[in-house]
Amino acid sequence: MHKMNPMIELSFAEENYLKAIYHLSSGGQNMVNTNAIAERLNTKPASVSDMIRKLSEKGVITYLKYQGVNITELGEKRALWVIRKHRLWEVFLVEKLNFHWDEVHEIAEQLEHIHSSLLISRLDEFLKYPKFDPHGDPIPNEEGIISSKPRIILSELKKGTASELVSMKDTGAVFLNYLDRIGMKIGAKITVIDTIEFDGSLEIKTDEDRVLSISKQVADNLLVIAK
Amino acid sequence: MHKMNPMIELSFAEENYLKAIYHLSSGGQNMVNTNAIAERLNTKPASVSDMIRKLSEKGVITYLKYQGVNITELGEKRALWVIRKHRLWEVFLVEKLNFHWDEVHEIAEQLEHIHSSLLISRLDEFLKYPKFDPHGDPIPNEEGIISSKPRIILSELKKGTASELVSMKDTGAVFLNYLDRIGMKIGAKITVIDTIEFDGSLEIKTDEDRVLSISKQVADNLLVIAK
DNA sequence: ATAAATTTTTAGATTGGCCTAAATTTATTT
DNA sequence: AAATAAATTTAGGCCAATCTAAAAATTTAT
Ligand SMILES: [Mn+2]
Ligand SMILES: [Mn+2]
Ligand SMILES: [Mn+2]
Ligand SMILES: [Mn+2]
Repeated sequence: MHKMNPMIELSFAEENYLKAIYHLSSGGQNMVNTNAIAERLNTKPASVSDMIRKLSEKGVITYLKYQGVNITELGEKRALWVIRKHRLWEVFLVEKLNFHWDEVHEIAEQLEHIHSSLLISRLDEFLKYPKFDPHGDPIPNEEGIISSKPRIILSELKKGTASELVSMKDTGAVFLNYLDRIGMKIGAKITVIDTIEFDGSLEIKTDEDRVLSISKQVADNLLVIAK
Repeated sequence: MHKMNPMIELSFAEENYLKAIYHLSSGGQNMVNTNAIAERLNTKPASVSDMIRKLSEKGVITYLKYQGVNITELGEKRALWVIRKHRLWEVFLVEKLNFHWDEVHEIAEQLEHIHSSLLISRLDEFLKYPKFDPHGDPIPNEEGIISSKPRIILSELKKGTASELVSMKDTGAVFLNYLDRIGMKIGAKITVIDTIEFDGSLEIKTDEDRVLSISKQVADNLLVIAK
């Protein structure tokens, strides 16, 4: 059955602030400062000050003047709801409409604000309940719970441990093209064979026991889940 | 290949006004008056006066004070583009996400404002280039051309002419439930056998030579295309 | 043709979301 | 512990989209 969702009214702008604050606080852990929010949203610190006053009145964040912002339970729930919608739409665009993973973000930024929880549960069903979006980021469930193992950057993976590629930090076209070229894609199995002291580059073994060498810079942008 | 679409910037509100004006003018034919727009959009005439000034400055409508509004070529094109998006999304919701036709309008009202012509051409392809939306309304093509035969109300169909049910005027749940009950749905073949003078009711023959009688009120709400 | 009713526009206010410039608070140097 | 720098808030303003109340134009009725 479908769940009633007595959501607080938030504008597009407010939802975007909340999402930015959620991400900047690494999921509600650290405090977030005004300038960081302004930079992330391409606005001015003065606008942020205005908005965080409003958001704290609505109970989705708390803040002490000059001390920074913390997201509340309610706010985190809402941020995760928006993130869920964003990522499900991204899956739809890639899986059903044949978009490439580097083309979907802007459209998902719009679609994430469509209001209808029934729509999203139907979309989730249609997509067969995906756990990750096309960039490897986990999709929160209806309760806003992310039930996937933590992702780590490949350069921090212990030598010899098998892992699966789930996400990239750099999602620019240049990097993604390079990955395409070396045949590296989401879901690839990766084991680190050796680490080269000199430049931090890695020797890795991938899917069909293919061995290749990647630079530290590349390894720093690949997110894996240890198996 | 994908077509460049150098669209004028319009807000959600402006797009909704334009769509209302298009519909109220029956596709750009008659002039539209301020009060009608206000009523349709649940706003006040004063707000409409403001907005039509702005829209005429943007070149999507023309108007003379106190005389009413006419939509321009540019405005009609844009209205049809929004209508195209609305109806394609409605098809998606019904065909792919298993919504019922009477549940999709509100969601499509939101989705119709998503900006991306690539998204819409991909969606169109995914849906196999549908010609009608779930309510039987025709879907304009990328150029804004509606290439389907005119729809007429069943009570105006000549006796003996075969037709196909393509749309309902009343899309309320009560009426749609009634149609479900008498087994009448989009695509049904209908021929008028006889018209009863007394109350305007019709004897009609439907798909498998089933004969039934419907009131004038029902016939006035069924839109058909003569074959 | 005047009066009355209706429609439409203008005037003035409000709210949301943004801005710049200036003031204030906190953090970092010296 | 001052002085300086950086971050943050406040003050004041702008634009979009709405509203109510009042004025003006048009239409309809007498
Ligand atoms: Mn994204
Ligand atoms: Mn993503
Ligand atoms: Mn609709
Ligand atoms: Mn429709």
